[in-house]
Amino acid sequence: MTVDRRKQIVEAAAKSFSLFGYKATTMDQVAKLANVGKGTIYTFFANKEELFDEIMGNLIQEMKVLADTEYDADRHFFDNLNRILYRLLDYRERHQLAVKMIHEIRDMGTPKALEGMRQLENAILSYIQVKIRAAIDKGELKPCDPEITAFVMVKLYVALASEWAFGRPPLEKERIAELIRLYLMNGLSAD
Amino acid sequence: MTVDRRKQIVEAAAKSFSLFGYKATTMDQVAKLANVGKGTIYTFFANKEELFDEIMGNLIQEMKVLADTEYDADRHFFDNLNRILYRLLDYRERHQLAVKMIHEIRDMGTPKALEGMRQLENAILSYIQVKIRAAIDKGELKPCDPEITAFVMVKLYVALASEWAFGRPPLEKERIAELIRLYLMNGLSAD
DNA sequence: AAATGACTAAAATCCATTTTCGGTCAGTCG
DNA sequence: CGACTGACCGAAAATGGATTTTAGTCATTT
Repeated sequence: MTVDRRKQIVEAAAKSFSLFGYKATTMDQVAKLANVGKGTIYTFFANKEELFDEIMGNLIQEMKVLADTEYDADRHFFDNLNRILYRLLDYRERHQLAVKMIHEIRDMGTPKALEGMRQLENAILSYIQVKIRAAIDKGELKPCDPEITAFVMVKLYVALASEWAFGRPPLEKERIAELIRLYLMNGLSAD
Repeated sequence: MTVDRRKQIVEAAAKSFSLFGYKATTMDQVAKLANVGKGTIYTFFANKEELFDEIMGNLIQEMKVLADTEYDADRHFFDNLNRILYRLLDYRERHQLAVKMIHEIRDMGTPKALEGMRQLENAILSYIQVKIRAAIDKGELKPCDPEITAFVMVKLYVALASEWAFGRPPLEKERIAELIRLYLMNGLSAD
């Protein structure tokens, strides 16, 4: 084969979803961008949804790799947590697709965009869960429910890194790490 | 005077805002409910917004009283925090007005409903801030930024009490208190 | 002087018409 | 023959103009 049509399609779709969101991406547009007849898309993907799922899956995969690269089994849990969470959020913020999905959910409530972000969130949560379990086994963390703990960590991180900065000066990377350590690792109790 | 027209209007408006939300409450309806000519409303309130602000202010006032009733200076900060936060969220959940506002924000994005909830949130935040400051002075809490800490506490509480329960079995009142103590008071570090 | 409700301008809603878009399939081309 | 295409279809959404609703006013009534 002279050109990989599937790859062309996936790349064009990724670009379009990132640039215009789920709803505003048309199959005609993807076909044109990919230099492919519209029918060809349907030989690889049953419908628009499956095409989107492929793109979303790739994103999640990339983020997993990114986290694995950052993770260092020799370092302490909270050290790894801070670096990985920040990298993930950083990535999410920089990554056009995730940003578009968030906007689309807020502005139009597109169900498929919502589902995509849920998938992404679940992937992040279950990734952290595994690391929490390992940290408990290593004796770095108190025994605690890994699912709830992962949930709390992500929520706390999103709250500090993103929600705090509505009308308030955003917190520095380092400040956030320090706060997470204060609140979750050491606790506020003064005795 | 035979009847207090202002009071009639405020009561009718409170009922209507709670029952139908901000947008779906019409001045004609309030007038009829209050057994008052529409013009009369405008002798007490410049416009619909001011009428709403009055209702919202009353709600916040009531919640402050409720919190003050629960607060006991002799008890430990986290004891008070748990009881007050839970009461506030409980109240918010039960209180028709707040519930309606939350729905209206989600379903239609009514700006005035959003503003109202922001006011309420700010009131809760600044209330907790005061208590945090007191607890730091009493030596019950480590020195920390009271504004950020109040913010984190509310976010964590909302996450556990409300956001967790999307598709998952909700956490018990007592479990939430226990988790807040684990995460924020004692910390997860196992040293 | 206090209260009212018919009135107005502006905003929201409705709805018929048009346009767009996901998905198909008969036909083309290599 | 079979990979590929784009004109075509019905369903769903966008458009816009007519109609209704509603916040706010003010001349009139009590």
